[in-house]
Amino acid sequence: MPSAADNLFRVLADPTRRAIFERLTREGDQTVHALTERAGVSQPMVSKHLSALKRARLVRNRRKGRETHYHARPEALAPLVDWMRDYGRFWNDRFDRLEDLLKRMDP
Amino acid sequence: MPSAADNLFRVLADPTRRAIFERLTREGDQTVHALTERAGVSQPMVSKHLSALKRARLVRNRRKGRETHYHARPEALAPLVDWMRDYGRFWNDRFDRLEDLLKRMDP
DNA sequence: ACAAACCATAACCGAATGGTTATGAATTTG
DNA sequence: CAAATTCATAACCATTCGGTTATGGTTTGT
Repeated sequence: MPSAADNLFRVLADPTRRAIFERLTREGDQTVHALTERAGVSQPMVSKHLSALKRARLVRNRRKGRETHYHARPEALAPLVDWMRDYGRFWNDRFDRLEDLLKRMDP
Repeated sequence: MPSAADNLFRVLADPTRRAIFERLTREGDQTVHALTERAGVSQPMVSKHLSALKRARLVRNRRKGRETHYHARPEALAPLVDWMRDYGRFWNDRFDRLEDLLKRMDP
């Protein structure tokens, strides 16, 4: 029973792949071509990384003619946020206070 | 220039290794022997995983006679928390509201 | 129609990585 | 002292994984 966080940690572990996701998150929709220009790796490798991100639901694509546009789906990070809450709360007072506040204002 | 989150993502990507960290976080101090009993892998492998966690500052150890006690250092997760804030805020209203509240009450 | 652009897939390669067993060092215990 | 316990390290193996080049399928442009 692989936890939901498993795939996310694994997929985001690679710097190149994570950089692609970060860029899609910050800059929005991008074609494979545009991503390749600044990825530092070949176009096939960019496609592979995008496939991995797609399997983890971290990105989505729509084809537009001959080009494929990818965009980030940061909601897919939810399991990681949960994990951070579970294991971050053991030390971070800020986290604790946030959790309390959250419960009080959003029951 | 590898980001601070790089090592953490990489180290936590392996399920066995992450499980060890989770257990140390939830259950506190543990010897290698105790960890091995429920790790599902051999004792040398547990030691290796602990070494990796130690390099990432996620655990610390103190020797007590012939046994080595390890304990979690969840503060080392801080760079991951920051990363989640940077890329989680793009979707999670709860996160945004919490961040705002935090700033207002903790200037 | 033809050439060029965009992308995905296949085939392949070397390095990194998770796993094992074997061994040795240090400490307790009988 | 001898035997057993605890742990780390070494040597080794199989697999995974990030990377490449080569290729082919669509779609656009001339």
